[in-house]
Amino acid sequence: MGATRRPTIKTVAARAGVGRTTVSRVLNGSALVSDAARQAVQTAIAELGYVPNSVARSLVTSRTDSIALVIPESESRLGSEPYFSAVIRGVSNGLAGTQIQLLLTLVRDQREMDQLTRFLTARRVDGVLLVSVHRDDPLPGLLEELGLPTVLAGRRSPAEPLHHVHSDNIGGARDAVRHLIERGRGEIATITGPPDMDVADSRLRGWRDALEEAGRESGGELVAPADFTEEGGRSAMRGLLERRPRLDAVFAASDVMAAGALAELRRQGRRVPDDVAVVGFDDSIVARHTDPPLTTVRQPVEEIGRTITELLLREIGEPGGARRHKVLPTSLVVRDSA
Amino acid sequence: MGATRRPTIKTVAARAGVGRTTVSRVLNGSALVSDAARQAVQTAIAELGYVPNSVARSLVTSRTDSIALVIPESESRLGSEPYFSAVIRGVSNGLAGTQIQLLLTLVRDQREMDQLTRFLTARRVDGVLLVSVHRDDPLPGLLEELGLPTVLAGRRSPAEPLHHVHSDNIGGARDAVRHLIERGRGEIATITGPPDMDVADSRLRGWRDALEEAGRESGGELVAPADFTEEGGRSAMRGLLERRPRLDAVFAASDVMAAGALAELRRQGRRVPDDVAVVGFDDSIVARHTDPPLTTVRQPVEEIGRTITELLLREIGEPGGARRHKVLPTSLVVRDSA
DNA sequence: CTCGAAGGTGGGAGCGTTCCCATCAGGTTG
DNA sequence: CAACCTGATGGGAACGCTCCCACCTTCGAG
Repeated sequence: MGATRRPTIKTVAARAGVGRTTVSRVLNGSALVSDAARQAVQTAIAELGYVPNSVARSLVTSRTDSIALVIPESESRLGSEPYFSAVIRGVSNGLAGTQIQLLLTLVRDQREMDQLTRFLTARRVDGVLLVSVHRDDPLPGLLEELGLPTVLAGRRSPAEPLHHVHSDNIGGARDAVRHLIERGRGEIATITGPPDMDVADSRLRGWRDALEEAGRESGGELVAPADFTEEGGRSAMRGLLERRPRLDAVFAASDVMAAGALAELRRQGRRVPDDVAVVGFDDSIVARHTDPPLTTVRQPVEEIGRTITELLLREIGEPGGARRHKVLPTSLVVRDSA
Repeated sequence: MGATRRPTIKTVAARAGVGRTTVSRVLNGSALVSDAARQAVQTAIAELGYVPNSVARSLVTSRTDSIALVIPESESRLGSEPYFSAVIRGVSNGLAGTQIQLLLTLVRDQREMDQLTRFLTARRVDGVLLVSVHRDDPLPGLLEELGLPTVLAGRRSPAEPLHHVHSDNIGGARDAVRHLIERGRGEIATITGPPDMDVADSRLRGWRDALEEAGRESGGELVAPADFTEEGGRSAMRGLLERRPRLDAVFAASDVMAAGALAELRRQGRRVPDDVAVVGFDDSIVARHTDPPLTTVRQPVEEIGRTITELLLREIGEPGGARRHKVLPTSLVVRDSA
């Protein structure tokens, strides 16, 4: 009747004619095993097709060999935002060559947040990667309190105390706006992301820096807040055109918003780049397909994913190190919209 | 010294003045507990902030409360393909309300495949979702052998024996081509996906069906195989134009390939849709942003993700049921390219 | 009043590991 | 030659839970 149970360490020990401990030592690469014993054990493992039960191992070591990637985002973004896919790919790359598994946790509402809290409190993972953090996100604080190794992609504020990695948002935005200035644009507006995110702040800051260093206007009328969505970009553009009908350039803090802006400009009969130049941010796949193709700031999203993973693995390996912090360079990709 | 350990079921039992078993019963919602005992236990749990150790639970129940989503894909696709993000979102939706965790496994090479095999053999998950299966994928067979609950998004062939869900690829393609015929197009070519994938087959089949029912040519010269990438679409288009310079319509089996085709058409000075009409498949984000916006077949990718998850949960709940199989409807989204 | 069923309860065993010790052989030292 | 180290080994205990089974009530039926 009963299917033959999977072999355990005991089965292997019996077959190899050694004790459990010796098998365990071989499994974990301990040096205190004679060659003869090691051989016998390895043969037995191969013959039995033995695979260690990692749950049992976890119970005693209290390591799980898994990390969580937490994406606390309203549904609308993952999917429309290629950003997350790229991060995931990078994380997966960073994990290649380890035995560590990736848990993906999308947090959409308070219920899921509570569930995640319990999950993390129970230490079901060895570490956490946090993406797209908002200024008053409760999660980083919780993780700090739990003492669970954590690395952020992005930061809550410039004073972020946790390990984190982000791209040079200020520099990237500055380059974009300098480019517009060099091309002779006079009135350069910006469409920003949600004000409770540091990315949005930083890109706005870069816009402002570039304008100020050139002695240009960088007043509030030229700033239209949106929310990183296409529809947001569209209506921000509409607002800008109402307030400042003579503007001739826009820096949007994301490609998706830039795409929305392009749509609105077309609807109002403004030619891009002839009448209005547009620059985006991200160099996501949409940038290559807009009409006209979008000039944008490339950020190495996949590399961000890889880097946060590397930092996390290091922190898990030897906890309590100094705060690690990396800024990855951006680069301007010039296409036809500016 | 030592930080206070996390409370265990014993701690809770002691505090509530009951036995371990009673606490376990409350935790698992057993009916055989008096109200008084249940109260006491719940109070103790709340006061101690007790969270059950699911590793210990797994060890004894040999359930893991997690499933794996396996994406066996060369790097190039995830990220450029919004398809996977949408599936992930759907899966995550399907899991909402359960305690089940999602493990994401990207399989890029043989080493990662071996690792996954060991992982699955060790039954570290309760079930597996498999996406983007190829005709001679070894994984489905392995899973069948292991008796691990499995649901496929897509199928290896029309005779797929495992549970699976896919969209109506044949019908969708047929609708697309019918649309082109109705619009008066005469020579309708197609760019197909990799020939070892049933999706590609089915969409080709739909193209052929529609042409045949209209008594049109559906010969091999009008078929250009590609690989679901933009570059593939581009060079397939180039080949088609060489062989059949007078073609006036193309059905591409994915939006990304359609985007490549559009680029090549533009490069060669052909106007879309005036000279050549183009229809894609997927209705992914790129479709809205191509120049001109792409007429395409919408498939409910997120719903596919949700549905495979639901089927998997059902199979995990009561294994060994009849083969479950669902076909989800597609719909034509008419934009400007056709 | 006795008996059995049924509800409520708790202790022991076991899940498959790792880790701490105790043990033991075989040398080396004074 | 006794005392001691050093490398190799294995058994017991523990990790925190669930499940089996035995027990102890209580209550209704005969």
